[in-house]
Amino acid sequence: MSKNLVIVESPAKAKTIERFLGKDFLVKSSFGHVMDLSKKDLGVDIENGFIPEYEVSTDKKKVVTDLKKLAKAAETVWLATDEDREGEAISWHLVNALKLDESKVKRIVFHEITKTAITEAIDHPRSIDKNLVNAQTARRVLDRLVGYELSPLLWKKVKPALSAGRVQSVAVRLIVEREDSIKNFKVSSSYKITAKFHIKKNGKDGLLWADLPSRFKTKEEAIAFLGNCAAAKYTVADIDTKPSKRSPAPPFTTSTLQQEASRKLGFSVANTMRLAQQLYESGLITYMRTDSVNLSKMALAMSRDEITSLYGKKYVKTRNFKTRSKGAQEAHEAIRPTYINNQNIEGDRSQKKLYELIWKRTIASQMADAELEKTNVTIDVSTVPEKFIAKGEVIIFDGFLKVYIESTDDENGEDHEGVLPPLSVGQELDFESMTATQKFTQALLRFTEASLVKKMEELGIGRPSTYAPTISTIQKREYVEKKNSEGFTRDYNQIVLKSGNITEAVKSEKAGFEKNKLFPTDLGIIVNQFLVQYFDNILDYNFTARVEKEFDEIAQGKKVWNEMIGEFYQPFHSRIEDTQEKSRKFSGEKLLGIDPKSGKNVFVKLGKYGPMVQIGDTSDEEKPRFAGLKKEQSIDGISLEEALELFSFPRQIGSYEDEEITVGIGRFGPFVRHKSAFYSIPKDDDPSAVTQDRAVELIEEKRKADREKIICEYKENPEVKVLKGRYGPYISIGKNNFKIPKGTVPETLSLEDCIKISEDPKNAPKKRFTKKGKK
DNA sequence: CAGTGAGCGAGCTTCCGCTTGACTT
Repeated sequence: MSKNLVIVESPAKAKTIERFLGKDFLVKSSFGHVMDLSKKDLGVDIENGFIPEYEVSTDKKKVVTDLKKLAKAAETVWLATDEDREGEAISWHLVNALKLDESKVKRIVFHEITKTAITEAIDHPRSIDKNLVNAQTARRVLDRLVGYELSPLLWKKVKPALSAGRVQSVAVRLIVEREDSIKNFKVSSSYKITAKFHIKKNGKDGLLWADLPSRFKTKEEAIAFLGNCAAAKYTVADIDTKPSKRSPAPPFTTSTLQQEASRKLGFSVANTMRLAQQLYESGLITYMRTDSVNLSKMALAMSRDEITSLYGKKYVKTRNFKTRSKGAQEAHEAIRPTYINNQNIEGDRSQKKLYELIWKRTIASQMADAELEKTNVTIDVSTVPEKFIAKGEVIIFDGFLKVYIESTDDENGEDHEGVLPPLSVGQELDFESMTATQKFTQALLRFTEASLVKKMEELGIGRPSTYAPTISTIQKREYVEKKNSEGFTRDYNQIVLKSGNITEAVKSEKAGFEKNKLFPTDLGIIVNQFLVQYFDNILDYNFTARVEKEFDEIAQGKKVWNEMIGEFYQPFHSRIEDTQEKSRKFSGEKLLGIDPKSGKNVFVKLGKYGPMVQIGDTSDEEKPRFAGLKKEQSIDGISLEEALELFSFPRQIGSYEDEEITVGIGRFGPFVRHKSAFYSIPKDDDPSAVTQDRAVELIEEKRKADREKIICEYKENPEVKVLKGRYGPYISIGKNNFKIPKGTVPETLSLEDCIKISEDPKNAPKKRFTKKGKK
């Protein structure tokens, strides 16, 4: 048995460290937190100073019993969890869960996984920092109180099974408000003037582009300006050349990796993290959940060597980057290749691409600045006071640009910056044409998953380990959905001056197309409206930053953690109770207008089964009429006409095989009903335009599909069938379905085989609402 | 699975941050 037991958080880390420490040390991992607040109820004793009720998490029972055994046998237990608030708490929880004798416990920390760093740490152990643990307790208790008191309020006032929390609710708010700002954006336009000149470039005919720095508000002004230029001479008045520099971006953190993988490779945040985890577990990259831009000394030395051997010494420039993000805890290194001399790796396509991205970013961060030369050429027009400017940029020394260029979120790039032809002051230019183009102002872009992470990081909400899960939570709760904005086409004016003539044209362009963007749903909008109205303090973008400051004070021993929680909780809880009593059910009800037929009010709101329209007040003697919205409609955007149209369902549209056909709109979208059977109407069909012929088509299509579904039928028992389903063949008996055991050919099944399979308990149909082994 | 939307009531849902697998309907 080993004399020394070292406990870290991650098993992959444990494996590496064990190699450095030799046979007297056994290195194991805790797999993250081992204790958490009781799941059943609040888990916090409000009456007695907010004492947390911690217990070993169900999925960590085995880890804890295993570690307990090993700890008992060891002389010294080294707690080597991360050096931050959460890591300190994990160590403290280990002491409690493993019932460790504090005299044989040593707390150590290291920021990089190298032999020197680890032996250094072993030489300088300390004890557990209780202040830091208290700060974590405060964080944990606050999040529990907020989440577990706000969520039930939503269940009562809006809809069951909803959720709210310090992080997710602010993330939703960002998306809702971005959508608002896009909806309320007032487009304006102006005219941009560009002139083109004939020029010789390297002996060949070429063009020189120059822009007018200011724009004209109206078409008339633009036309007038072009008219004034018709007979002008153009002369180079000034050439101004300035050297400039560009520096590389710091190495990747979780957030910047997610952003670049999204922009450059089109990966979702979850996908990026899954791939990074695989690379980490194969020992190819360092830890992927980090907020640090720091590289170890060893990494710096490796990249120096690599850059020198690939590009030469003058491309090397070692840098130490400082973190800019709020609340960074920097327990790890930046994300980098473990071995920087490995430019490529074995793996699948996506793994290779992500690795390559990490490699390039790391290498570039330690390379020389790029040296540029920027030139502004001022061009005089003989007939007007305005001057044109031609811009050029030349790379003198490429430096880090050789390997990596960081991308940006907005793709506005129609500038003509590049190499300018040789020009001299006083030179007269050969005019080709001048164009005035109508340009429109643009609303903010919607968030992508990755740009939302960027914003969250700026606000200091969420942590590297929670960015991806938070984004999936707000989508799972249906507050937000990821989709494309189709955009629209619009006309713009273009006026051209060429050979002394002015011509006008109307052209059209596509605008507003956005792919894979986050849109708020009706539910998200309503829940946000409710929370902002009653809990503006928690939904405040600075709430986290403020409490973080207090957590820091707790960590420094300047503040008592449960006093801080008490100060927060008293007013918060009374707001909860007030809202509970005073506010009515919150449905986001909106008055759309008056129904011309009945003269009654028409409302749109969120009902029990989703968005709906209501004609008449609930308090009226006559009951109101209701109709659900179509899937593509929203509370936010529906018009009175569209709302009234929904009341034309269900309606008869003809008959077939001597039975009526009706069209209706149900919970699962529009449908055709015939002989008590239902046929769903595809998304691109307008239900109000479905005719008898189209309905018959749909009925026949479905019948044909059903016929093809049947693999085996049995005359002796028509209840039993072998069918082809979405997930492959299965046996259907009455209302129950059974899967077919592996290795059986469905076509060969006899009635007896089917019965036998159905009676096997291991094929029994699953209950619909089973909870999977919850963590 | 598809005629609901009021109200009753049982029993359920929920937070954030650390970590990795288990599973397919």
